[in-house]
Amino acid sequence: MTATAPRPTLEAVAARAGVSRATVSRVVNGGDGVREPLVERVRKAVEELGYVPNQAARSLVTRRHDAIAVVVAEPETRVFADPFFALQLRGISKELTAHDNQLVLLLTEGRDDHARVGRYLAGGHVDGALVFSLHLDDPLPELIQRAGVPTVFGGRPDWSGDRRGVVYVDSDNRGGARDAVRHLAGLGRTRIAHITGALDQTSAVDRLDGYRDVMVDADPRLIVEGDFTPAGGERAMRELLARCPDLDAVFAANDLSAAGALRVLREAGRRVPDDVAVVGFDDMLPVAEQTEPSLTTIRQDIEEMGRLMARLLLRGLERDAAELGIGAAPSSVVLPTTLVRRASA
Amino acid sequence: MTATAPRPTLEAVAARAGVSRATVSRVVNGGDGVREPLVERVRKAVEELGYVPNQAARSLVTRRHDAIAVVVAEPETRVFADPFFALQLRGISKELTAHDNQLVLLLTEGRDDHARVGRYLAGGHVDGALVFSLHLDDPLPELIQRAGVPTVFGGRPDWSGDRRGVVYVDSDNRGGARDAVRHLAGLGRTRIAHITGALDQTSAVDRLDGYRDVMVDADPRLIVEGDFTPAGGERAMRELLARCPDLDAVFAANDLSAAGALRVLREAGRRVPDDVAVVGFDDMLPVAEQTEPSLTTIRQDIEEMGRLMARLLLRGLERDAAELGIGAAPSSVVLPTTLVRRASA
DNA sequence: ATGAAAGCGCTAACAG
DNA sequence: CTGTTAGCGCTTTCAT
Repeated sequence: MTATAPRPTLEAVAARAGVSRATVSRVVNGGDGVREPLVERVRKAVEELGYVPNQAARSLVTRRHDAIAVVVAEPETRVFADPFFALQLRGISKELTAHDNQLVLLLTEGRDDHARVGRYLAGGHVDGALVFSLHLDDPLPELIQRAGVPTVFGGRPDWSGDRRGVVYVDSDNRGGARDAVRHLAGLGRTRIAHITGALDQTSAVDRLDGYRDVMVDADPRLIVEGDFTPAGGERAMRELLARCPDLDAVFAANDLSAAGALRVLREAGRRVPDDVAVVGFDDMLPVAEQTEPSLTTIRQDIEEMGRLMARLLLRGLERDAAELGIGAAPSSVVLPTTLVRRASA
Repeated sequence: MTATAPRPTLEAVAARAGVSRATVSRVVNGGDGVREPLVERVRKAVEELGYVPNQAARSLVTRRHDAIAVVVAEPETRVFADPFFALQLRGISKELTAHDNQLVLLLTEGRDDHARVGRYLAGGHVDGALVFSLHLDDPLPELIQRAGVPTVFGGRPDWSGDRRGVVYVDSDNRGGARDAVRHLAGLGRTRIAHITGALDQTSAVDRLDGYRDVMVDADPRLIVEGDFTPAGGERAMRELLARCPDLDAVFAANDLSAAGALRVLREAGRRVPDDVAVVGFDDMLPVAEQTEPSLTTIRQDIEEMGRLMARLLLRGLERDAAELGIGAAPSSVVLPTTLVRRASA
């Protein structure tokens, strides 16, 4: 907790190097159009004084902040139950760092915070935003749209409003789900059940759609709603066992609910994978590797999703700056998933 | 990805309200010393124009940013394996939000990033920093000390340098470890083993010390080094079983390694808790509740740690601002832990 | 290629 | 109590 010392200004550097402020500014910003000897002198002065530009002063004139906001809505939900969030952030951080941008984190706890976030975004404190809106009825996307901040969404947002220009990055939830179910089918299973995720999130809906793509005329009783939690998985599994004692496979919407299902199956005396094969989704290591038996699941590259979101946003900002119509506005990306085979299926 | 519109300035609000910029500024910043009718007029103008202060301009003169940096060193390690990080952040975020401060997240990937972080911190972009330095030999604390930014550390930093004024928030790792071991002893166990964490982190060292506090003259073979991972836990457990087949309890430095140990015990045909009782540390829900049997462990209030760090820092900043000697500089805090009893011990 | 000068939007003395 | 004024540190025309 030490106090902070006064820092040297451009003026000071200029004086020391015997040039004008303008010249120092040029050098600091890349040094184009300044003759080598001067560049050298200025660099030296900067070094000696330990000069660091004052970002506030710079932003005031450039109207750029080299900062982007990461908005995470309602963390209580999924975000804090798994490393998802952290990995995503890591990817984002890496990309932003590579482009000298700062990451301003905005966590919201329920509706009360939306106004705050809206105000902040509208306040022009950041150049853009990366938004994770988990729930279908989330008003945040609208809010942000109105704030007029360039934005990339994490996960396909469910949006009743104008979709033009909405950019998002998502995993191929539907395709991944199809792969999971096909894998099960390939194992010779025919009574394949599905434990859904919380259906107010697009990822859960998409995974359910993927399941249906393969199980076109599945017994509707084979589908039970879960909520992405282990407890939900247990509940759903019990329900399934009661409804369809003859099931021979389960595709759970995520690893956490698969873990719950596994526990119930064991209690019920069903052997996995012999009697019932189980596939999860996410490949959340601490869970998938720890279950008994270890979990076959669908992996998504979370970190890459984060990186991509940042890349897309930054690219969009450059384009904005250049005011070019060419190079087209960035468009949404859906990342592939892969099946990771372990012991459960 | 929409473009951002030009925003109204203080000037514009002043014009609309028919007052001077200074008056508007006063109103915007609390409105002390401005007569009610004027306050009202200005508020209305602000509302109508949708005015939001330009933070850059404000910072330029006040030299405050109302932003603090959260520095997380080397995320690959522990941070991304569990919800620790996310919870900590949530606590920090809540506290900062309550005081209208922004959270700037700085993630570092190895040494190369240290210079960048040092530069940023020294650059006076934030009013203070919250730093998580996990490893004993981390040069980051030194760097930050030099940058002269008010800082609070998460977890006791191992610091060879000047300790004066170093403020940190930590869990009572040592006390928690003692509780864990005493609990085991209370169960009548006498051959209590310890799987340590990565001993380049103070938390691991402190937990080991706690174990030793109780097992004053323990068989040294009962202590095996782990690394906080499930794989490390497995390895350590195998080693322990080979060395001391007669052990009747294990205290693992965290839940993840306890999970690994549990698996090895099961493979070895040892019943838990009948043959061997097991206690973990952290109470990391997705793990502790999922193990077979569920894990008895030491809980730390992670979110509260985060909140407290932020509170301490902000308090220190206020004090700095007030330049008061009274109210003493904030000092470190060690939070209590609690034993959570489940099935494993 | 370099320098001089004019602000960016805001706060903080200082007058009145 | 309210308005006037002088910058905060930087970038950016515009001259030279």
